[in-house]
Amino acid sequence: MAQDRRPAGRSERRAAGERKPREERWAQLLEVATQMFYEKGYDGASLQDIADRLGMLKGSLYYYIQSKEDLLFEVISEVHREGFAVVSSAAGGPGDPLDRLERTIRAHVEHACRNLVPTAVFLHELESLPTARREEILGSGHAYQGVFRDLVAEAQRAGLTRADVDPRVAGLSILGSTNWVYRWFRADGPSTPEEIGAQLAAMAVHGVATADALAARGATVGA
Amino acid sequence: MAQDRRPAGRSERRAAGERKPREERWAQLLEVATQMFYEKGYDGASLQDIADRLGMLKGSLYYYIQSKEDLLFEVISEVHREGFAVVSSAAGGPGDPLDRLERTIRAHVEHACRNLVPTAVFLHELESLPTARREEILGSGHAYQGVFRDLVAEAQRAGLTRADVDPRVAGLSILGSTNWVYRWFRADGPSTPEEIGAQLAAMAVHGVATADALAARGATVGA
DNA sequence: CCCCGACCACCATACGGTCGGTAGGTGTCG
DNA sequence: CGACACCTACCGACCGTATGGTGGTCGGGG
Repeated sequence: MAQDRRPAGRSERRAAGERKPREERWAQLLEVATQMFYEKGYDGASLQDIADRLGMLKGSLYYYIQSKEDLLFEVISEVHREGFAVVSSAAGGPGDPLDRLERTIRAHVEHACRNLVPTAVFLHELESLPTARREEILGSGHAYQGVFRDLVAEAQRAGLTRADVDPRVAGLSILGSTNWVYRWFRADGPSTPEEIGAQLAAMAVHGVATADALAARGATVGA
Repeated sequence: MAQDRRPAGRSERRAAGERKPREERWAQLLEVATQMFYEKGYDGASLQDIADRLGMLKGSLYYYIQSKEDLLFEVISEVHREGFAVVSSAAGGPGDPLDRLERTIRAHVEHACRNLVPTAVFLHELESLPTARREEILGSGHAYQGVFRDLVAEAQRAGLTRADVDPRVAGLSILGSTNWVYRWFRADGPSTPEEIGAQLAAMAVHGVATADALAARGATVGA
């Protein structure tokens, strides 16, 4: 390849003391890879880029990974596990279905805002994985989507939502509005994650609930 | 390159009569490119792939285009123009702000469902364009987002929405739920584009409107 | 003294892009 | 009416470069 090295000089030996224990390096690698995939996309980010950022040579990466695809899998897998844990824990708590729906949306949005980069990589590059590994992550049930759909369905069985609401479409609508956040949220923007989460949750709840149900929870939720 | 040709044999002359006039070929090229970008992404789809599908050699593509990026630009530009026309036309018609919001969402969703592939390419690959050309398409005002935000804002000025609704966030929420559709809509699925459009529109309107405004339009909109 | 963590040289491949050519149709002019 | 020029649409060989991936090597800390 003749150009396996970093752009410029550096002909002297790598500075001593940069050797790090495996675990630490591995975490660093995941972090750097996530960032690179975010900036350039999976195809656009080369192992060279990642190695450069880590201060290693490209070949050395293969001490930690088997292939580039494995790296993506690892990154995405971790993001999904975390996010799903947050969401399903919020959905499982106490309260009536509308309360839980509201809380779950807030949790999801806040988590996405605070983990913008990994979230973006997850939503963008999931499809860069071959189908098999993709479904290994999602679980064949498309779990994320199921959480919201099930909450709406449960609310509907309790008579808390309008009759013409389709829980499946409603769930996907909520997922869409919350998963869109990573595209426009800026930490230095006019709204905090909490505010955005509260707004989106309120819109979703009002979007599906009956007038009665809304009136009943009027004491808890403003206006 | 030595391997510029299609995978297998085909050593005989190209079947006669495949020559097409410029305009027709250009349309075909845009269509094939859109499809390939959809299937493999911009980076993943090679000019070789596109040429193969057209029954040409890669080099011949340069009779029609200047660069691969130009091709993407053309594709995305066309999609955006169409979609934006649909949406802003719906938003501009008669009716009170909530009516127009509802109609606009329906139009947007139905258009997206009926143009799944181009829509997906637009939403996925917009960021594969360099910033300059991206903004040339979007117009620096992020027009799409503005349409929904403005409709909500107008409704709010007319006292039709809850006071705590932030038009900016509401607009982005609507954009998110509608732009998510391309990820799950299937023509052979359980819902038609019209049904989905109506559902999402109803959720959005209920999501922002006051109880009074909803009661007032009860005659027009079910439940 | 061993083996961890990394170096370095090296493939094969595939890509975007360039360029000189050429077959066939069309127009033109004697 | 025929021959000659010219344009359109495409061919096919080629270039430079970057990429993912491999394998052999080696210093130094436990």
